[in-house]
Amino acid sequence: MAPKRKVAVSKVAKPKPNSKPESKTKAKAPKVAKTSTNGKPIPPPTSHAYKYEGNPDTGINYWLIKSEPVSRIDPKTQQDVKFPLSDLVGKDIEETWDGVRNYEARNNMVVMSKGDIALFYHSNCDTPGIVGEVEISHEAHVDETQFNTKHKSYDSKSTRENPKWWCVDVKFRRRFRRKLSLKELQAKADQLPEFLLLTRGRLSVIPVGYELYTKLVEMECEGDIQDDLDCEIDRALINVK
DNA sequence: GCCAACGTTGGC
DNA sequence: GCCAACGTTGGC
Repeated sequence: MAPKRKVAVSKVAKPKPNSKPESKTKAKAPKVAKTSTNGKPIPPPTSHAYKYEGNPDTGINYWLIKSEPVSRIDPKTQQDVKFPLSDLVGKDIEETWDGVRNYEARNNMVVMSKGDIALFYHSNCDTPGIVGEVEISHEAHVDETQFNTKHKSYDSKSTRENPKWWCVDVKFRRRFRRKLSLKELQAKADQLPEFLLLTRGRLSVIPVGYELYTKLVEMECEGDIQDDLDCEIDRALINVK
């Protein structure tokens, strides 16, 4: 396979922690959503994901995304937000990861490539932790929910010509042998440098370097196979097909 | 259910 | 551009 482009945008200055993507520190970056020659809006540029290097041999970049595996009714929409990893299993489903309304998380999605891998994290449950992996099956495209007045993620300030929000599609890749709980990850934090899950608790789309990813998979393989991952997923789905 | 952390909004 | 008020996330 030909090496894919690196996530790194080498000349991009390190953004301030709270900086918006439109920050003036990135003089060369394209402005948000100018319309390209083919009429499609261009996604905004991005994030400090450049710090996190992918696999140098395959060009694959690694990420972590969060989802809630337990039923919770969103008070605004009365909709259940529940989305366990098991919802992606077995039907060759692609799920559009839309509704993300945080600039840094969006910026991370914008630099994802098809074929990248994202760890799947269960949050807001008894034992939060990493339970599996999904693959990015479609690179960033405009998040339609921002135009839907009935959707909880509707954004009145966004326009078709100048969309603010972008999303990727994901599909199931594998379940972990066991859950890597947040507690365990915190306890082993010294082995997991630069892991934003531990330092930026509220960021829902997180870049993960290849080295870090490798360490996490090593940790996963240390323990026995576990059934309780906050959802039912067949043990046979541990390995990549 | 509580609340700390932190991102966003809007008045000035 | 500052910063107080507000809203949301997510661990506990």
